[in-house]
Amino acid sequence: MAWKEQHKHNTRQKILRSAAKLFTKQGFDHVGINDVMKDAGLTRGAFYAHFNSKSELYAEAIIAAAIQTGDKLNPDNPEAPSLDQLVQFYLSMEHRQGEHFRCPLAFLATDITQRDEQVRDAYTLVFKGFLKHLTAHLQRRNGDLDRTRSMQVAVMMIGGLAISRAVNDEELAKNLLISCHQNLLDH
Amino acid sequence: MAWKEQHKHNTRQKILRSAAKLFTKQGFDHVGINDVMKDAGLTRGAFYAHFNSKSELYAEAIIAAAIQTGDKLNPDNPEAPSLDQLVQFYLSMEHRQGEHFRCPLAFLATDITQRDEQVRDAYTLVFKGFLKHLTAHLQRRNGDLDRTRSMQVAVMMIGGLAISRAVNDEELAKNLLISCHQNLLDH
DNA sequence: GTCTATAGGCAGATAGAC
DNA sequence: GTCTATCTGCCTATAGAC
Repeated sequence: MAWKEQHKHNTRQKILRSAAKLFTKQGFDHVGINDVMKDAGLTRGAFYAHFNSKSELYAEAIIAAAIQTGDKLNPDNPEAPSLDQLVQFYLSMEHRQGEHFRCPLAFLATDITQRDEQVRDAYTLVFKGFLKHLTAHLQRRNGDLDRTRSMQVAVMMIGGLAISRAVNDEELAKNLLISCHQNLLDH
Repeated sequence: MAWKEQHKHNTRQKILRSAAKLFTKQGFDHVGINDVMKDAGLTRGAFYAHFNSKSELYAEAIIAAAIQTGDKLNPDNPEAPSLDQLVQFYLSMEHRQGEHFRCPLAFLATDITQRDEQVRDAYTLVFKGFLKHLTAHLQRRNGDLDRTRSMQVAVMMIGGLAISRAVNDEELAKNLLISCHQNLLDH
């Protein structure tokens, strides 16, 4: 019966991939369970064989979205880009558009504040991982300074992208991303 | 018939105040027209005598929320606090809690990306006003440098507050706000 | 585990009385 | 302008056949 469990696991992963994609694109309230299941090639009824609620799915999807791209941040990964390369992509108009990649920390920042404990826990976990990776990239001063600096860098990246996505003015959005990038280069 | 128009104007303003309060607190999707009208002391049916749609109300409410506190940012206002005082409150745990004051730029940042043109236009307008006020507060270098710096300051304030609100860890939230504040003091 | 069907509720917008 | 009543559509979650 091992193949059956494998099949269930695969289906579950497929649902999570669809959920991560749709939630980061449209936010929690504009995505129905129907949408997620349809994207995964299934129907509504099958959903509750894998998850207990839409909220539980959201919490797991945030982690899944982070994992899909977490390796890019991990400095232990030999293929990981440098911090400069990472920032360059993170604060790009391509990332703002969000066609191929959407960091859940920036795309869902204020969406999270309206959700229940388990969802906020998942977001917090991902953010702490982000900070840890940034600190490892810095590691040049003492621990406290690195921690403070990594928080400032995180805010400049996540906040800069989030606000550039909110404004309805391409030129302003571009200048915002450039200004944030410049701030990080200056240090 | 002037008093009638006055009455309609007053009612409209009351609806806008309630909308600004509820939308910044709970976001667009979790606030019904019923909730807004009840808070304003009216019933659903009366809503469409004042606004054409919920979305139109949202756009105007964002402006209203900004105006309610915009004077604090205006350097021409003799009662306006200094930039340091402004930052100190903006990046405070009290603002994060949002009991008395909620800056729509931070509280609704990613909420906006899911809305229609008129809502995003309103947000963009408010953000540009914020930048303008910050630039006036700085005005010490040449124009381009001030503009770049004001964008960085705006991202550090708005982004820092938004992320501190998203994380489910009071200690981390506090450290985030302090780190952002520190960054602004260092310049 | 996955399907179809449906329960049960909520929300935006409209109609018509006053 | 404001009210009550209602149309219409959408959603999460569950029940039961296969």
